[in-house]
Amino acid sequence: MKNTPSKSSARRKSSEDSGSTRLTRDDWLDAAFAAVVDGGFDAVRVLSLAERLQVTRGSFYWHFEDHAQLVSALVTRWCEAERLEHKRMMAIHTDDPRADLALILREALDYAGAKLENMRFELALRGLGRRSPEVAEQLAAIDQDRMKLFVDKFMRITQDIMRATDLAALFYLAVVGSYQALARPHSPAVMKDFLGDLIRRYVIEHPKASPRP
Amino acid sequence: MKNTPSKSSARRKSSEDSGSTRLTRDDWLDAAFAAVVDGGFDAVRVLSLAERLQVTRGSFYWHFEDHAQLVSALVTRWCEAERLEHKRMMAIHTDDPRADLALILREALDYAGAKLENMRFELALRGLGRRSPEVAEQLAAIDQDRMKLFVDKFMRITQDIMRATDLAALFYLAVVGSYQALARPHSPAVMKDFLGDLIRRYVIEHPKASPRP
DNA sequence: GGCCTACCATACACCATTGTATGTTTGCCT
DNA sequence: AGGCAAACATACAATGGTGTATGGTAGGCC
Repeated sequence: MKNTPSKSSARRKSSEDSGSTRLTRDDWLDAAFAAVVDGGFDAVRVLSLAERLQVTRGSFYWHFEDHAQLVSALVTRWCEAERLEHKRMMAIHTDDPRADLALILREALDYAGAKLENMRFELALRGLGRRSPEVAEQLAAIDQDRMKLFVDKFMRITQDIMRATDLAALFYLAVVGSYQALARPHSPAVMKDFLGDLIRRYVIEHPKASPRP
Repeated sequence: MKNTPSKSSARRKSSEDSGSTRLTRDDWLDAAFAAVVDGGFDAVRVLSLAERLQVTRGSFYWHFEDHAQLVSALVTRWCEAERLEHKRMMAIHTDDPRADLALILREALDYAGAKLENMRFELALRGLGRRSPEVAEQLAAIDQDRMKLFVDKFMRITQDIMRATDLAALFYLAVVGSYQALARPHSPAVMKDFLGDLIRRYVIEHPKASPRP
C-alpha cells in the first residue's frame, strides 16, 4: 500500500496500527496512492479519500494546503522511492554480469503484489505527465536514471557502448510498452515472463550473436 | 484533425467548408478528437467543445444522447479507421519483404502532423482503457491486429514462426513504449528514428545474425 | 411563399467537488 | 488538573459540469 515508509514520529499513528487514533500526512498520501492505483489521478478526490479514511475533509485541509499539494507531494514521494530502488539495483555488481542483468530484469518485470500497484501508479503518472510539464520533467529524470542503469549493465556484457545503448533503449522501451499490456485487468499470463525470457535467450545466453555493422 | 472522412450528406456542412452553416455529428466528433489529442479524455467537455465550435450545448444534445455516447462513438470511429490502416499495411506485399517491413515501420514510427495527433489519441485511449472494460477490449483487438501484421511481415524474413513472433512482440512493445517518450512536448529528436534504424540494422540488413537456440 | 423539420439557443434544476471559516475534541506536557 | 496546540467536525459559499425542457430560426421542398 505504501511506497515509502512513513517518517511519522513515534507518538503518531501510522497505518500499521489498527487502532483508530488520529491520522498523519503519510496516511493521506497512502490513501491517495491507493486511489491512483485503481482509478488514476482523477480518482484522487478529497472526499473519497476522507470516506476511505473514516474522517471528514477537515482532516485533509489541516495536513495539506490544497488538492494540488497532495498530488505534488505524492509524485515526489514516489520519485524519491523509485530512485532509491535504482540505487539499490545499481549496486548489484557481482563478477557475473549476465546474472546481474538477469536479476535486475527479473525485478523489473516480476509484477506481483506491491510491484503491480507500483506499475499501475507509474502508468497513471505517465498519463498525468502529458498535461503537467513538472511531472513530465520528473518522469524524464526517472527514465534517464533507468536508461543509465540498463546501459551500464549491458555494457558489462557487450563491451560496446553503441550496442549497449541500443539494446538498453530497445528493451527499456519494450518494458515500458509491456506495462500497458500488463496493466489490463485480464492480462495474458504468457506476457508475464516474455521479455525476461527474450533477453535471456537473445542477449544473455548468446551475447555475441546479435549483429552490429 | 479528422481521423476518418465524414459521411455527411452533401447538403450538410463538413469542417472543410469555412462557411458558418450548421454543424454535423462528425464535426462534434472531430472537435472531441482534437480535445483528446491535447488534454486527454478529461478535456472532452460538452461546453468546451461547444465554445470551440462557436455554438451552444443545444447543438450537442441534438446530435448525441449524452456525453457517454460521444466518447463511445469517438472510440469506435477511431478503431475502425485504425483497422482500415492495418488492412492497407497488410496489403503491402512486394517481392522484397525487407523493404515491405521497412516501409511499414516507417509509417508506424514517422510521427508528423496528423500521425502525431493519432499517437497522442491512442495514448489517451490506453489510459481510458484502464478504467473501461469495453475500451480495453477494443484496444486489445487493435493490438492483436497489429501483432498479426508484425508477425506476418517478420515471418517473410525469418521463415521461423517462433523467432518472428518474438521479434514482432519485442518491437511492437518497443513501439508502444516509444509512444510514451514521443508524446512528451519536448521529446528528444534523436528518439524519432531510433527504432526504425534499430530494426533496419539488427533485423532487416542482417536477418540471419540474431540468435535462436 | 408557406411549412415542416433539422438545427440551435435559452433557462433551469441538479450534482460533485473544492475551498474556507469557525467551532469542537483529543491528548501530551508540565 | 488544566492548558494549549494538534487533529478533526460542521456548515457554507462558489464553481463547473451534466442533462432537460422548451422556445426560436433557417433552409430545402412542394
